[in-house]
Amino acid sequence: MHPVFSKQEVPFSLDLCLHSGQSFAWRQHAGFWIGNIRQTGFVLQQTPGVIRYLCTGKEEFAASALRRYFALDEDQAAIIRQFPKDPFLHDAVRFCAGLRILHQDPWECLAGFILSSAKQIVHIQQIRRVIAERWGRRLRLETTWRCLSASFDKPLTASANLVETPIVAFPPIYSFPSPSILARVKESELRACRMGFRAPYLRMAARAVADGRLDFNLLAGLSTAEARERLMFLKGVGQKIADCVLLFGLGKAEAFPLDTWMLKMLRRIYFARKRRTNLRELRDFASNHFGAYGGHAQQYLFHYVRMNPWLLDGRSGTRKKFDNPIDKQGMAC
DNA sequence: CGCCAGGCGAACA
DNA sequence: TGTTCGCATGGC
Repeated sequence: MHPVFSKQEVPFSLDLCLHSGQSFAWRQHAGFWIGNIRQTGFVLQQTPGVIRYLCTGKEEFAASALRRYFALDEDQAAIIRQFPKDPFLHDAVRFCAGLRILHQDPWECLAGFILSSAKQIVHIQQIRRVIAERWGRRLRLETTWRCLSASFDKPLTASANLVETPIVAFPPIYSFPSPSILARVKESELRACRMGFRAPYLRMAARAVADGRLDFNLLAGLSTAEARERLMFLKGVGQKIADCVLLFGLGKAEAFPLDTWMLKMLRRIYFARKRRTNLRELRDFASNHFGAYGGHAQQYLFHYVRMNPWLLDGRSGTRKKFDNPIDKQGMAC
């Protein structure tokens, strides 16, 4: 059985959301998360019951951007109830209580995951930051701290001056450049950002989006399979990257990105008896077993095994229990 | 130094 | 249809 959370009890964890490899736009600085959501820059900190933040621009706009980006108004408990009854997934959900699938900008998401192939997450973040600093827009923060309740069923009660204001200097924040801007950048200039063989892929993707050959609004209305097929027309975008864009950028909850971690996990935990398994078999299993919210399940599993890599050491998955280290900071929604 | 990193595409059997 | 290898770069 899965942990049963009532709608009000499902925790939310900023750290888990931003630390689980979904977005490469955020970094930690002096205990704060710094990054952007589209053209709005943010400094974020979670305290019990609320997210407090600095932002650029209008407070109402920023608050609703946060609620959307972090899926604060969605019923995560209902999603978890749709998961298959599976002991390993159960442990992952317990370990990652407070994790959510972010609603990212599709273009930023596509660009980020094109950069991700055969790279470690820290390095992807570094490359992304160089691109943003070079071709993005400087986003200047307002100086007033805002406060956002993460409760369900409450109106947007964002209010200023409710919390004492920390005096910290933050590094500058830049937006990620639009497709039309990156489409005009020369490949050699992209390579200068140390992205290597990914440079032509990123440039071609930018051109496709800028030209309207790839239209995210159109994709969002297609079935997952059709949208995936169109994304995979792009050079440098295979099924894994396409699934990341479908899941993190286009709200396709069934998309299940099969990366090296997930492949190893499926072989070691779910196919422990079989000596050989081919890719096709693993793909079919993942989409059938994890179901309509497979992408959410995948994100719990991904973070769980990445934080506990020894789980995948043995030939078969030995059942272990964990205490969720963030339980105490997690706030009820 | 060697090995690997939230892969992909081309070249093979 | 199903594997193997090169690709840039940095961290360990």
